[in-house]
Amino acid sequence: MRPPLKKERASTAVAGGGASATTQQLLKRGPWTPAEDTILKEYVRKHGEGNWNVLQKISGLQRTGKSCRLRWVNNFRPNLKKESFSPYEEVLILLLHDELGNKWAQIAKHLPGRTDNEIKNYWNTLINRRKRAGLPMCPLENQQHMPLMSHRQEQNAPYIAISPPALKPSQATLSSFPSTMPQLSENQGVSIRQCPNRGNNISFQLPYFTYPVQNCLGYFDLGPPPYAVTKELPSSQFSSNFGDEKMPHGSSRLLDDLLQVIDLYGIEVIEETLKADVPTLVDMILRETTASTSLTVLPGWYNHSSSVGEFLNDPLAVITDKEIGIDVQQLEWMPYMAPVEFY
DNA sequence: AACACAAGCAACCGCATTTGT
DNA sequence: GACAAATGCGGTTGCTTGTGT
Repeated sequence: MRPPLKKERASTAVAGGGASATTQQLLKRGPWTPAEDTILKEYVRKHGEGNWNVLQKISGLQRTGKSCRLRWVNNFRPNLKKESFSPYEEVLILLLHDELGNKWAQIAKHLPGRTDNEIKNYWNTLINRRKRAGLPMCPLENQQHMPLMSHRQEQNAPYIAISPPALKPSQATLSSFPSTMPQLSENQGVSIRQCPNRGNNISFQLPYFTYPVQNCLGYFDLGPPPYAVTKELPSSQFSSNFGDEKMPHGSSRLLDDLLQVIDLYGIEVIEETLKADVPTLVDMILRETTASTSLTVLPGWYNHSSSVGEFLNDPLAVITDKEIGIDVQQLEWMPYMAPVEFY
């Protein structure tokens, strides 16, 4: 049996959010009924989103326009994800919050299918959990905090290192399209180590993925991974404004941010906050972003394989996208393509 | 089984911003 | 430009559900 409502949630309400106070009516509050949902969905199907106050007038639905909009946005908007947050999304929320603060709507733009409300709820739950555990209120708080972007400008960017050397891409051979989905290799984990000749920057030894890759010649096999690569994260070279909707929060940027917060707060703080060790976090990011991204090998890769090979065999070499013969979008994926094992 | 508490979540409120007249 | 209405956002509330005793 439902407990009595403490508040008069099912009583009168003034049409809020700028609606006329003179049009005070009997409007329903509280949980929506299936019948109300049907009316709402039917309205949107016929008239599209927006004009929420009109909905109330023409359908007779006794809800404020604001309430209708909220119900639609949080429950019926197309492509909404219903499942709980993935570990990847949890990491993303933490990093985005560190960058943006309580800008839930902006954070939600980086998580397709998620609403600002559920992200906010998730965050508040996280905070409450920490409060109960006697930990700092904000996961990345209690440290000398500065925004990541300004922090980034004051330091050398972290580097990703992939090792050891192996075959050159020129040894690639054509093969048929594999039926398997990308998978993380079993025989090489992720580890953290100091990057040689890079001061105090942290670097990761990345796992590699098996993934079908296609170029203009068809699907092909680059041979066993990985190559020796020590290079700057592409996101450091081509970082975008975080709030720019047009730029997705790619794995390179995400890894970059993870490195930054580790650098700022220490590995222990990050691992405690996310209840996962850093190698696992990197694993999550790579799995998620690699699996959700169409990796296509660019003609430039194949045609410039000799220069790529020279670069890959020289861990101290600094190479630009121009030298390597690929465009920026391709370079964005280079570190993750390099250790890929192709069928 | 009954109760208490915690956790998750949906929905509301107030304010800010945008849009229309 | 001024005003009102509509929309969007973030903080908060309180209901529902799950779990432990």
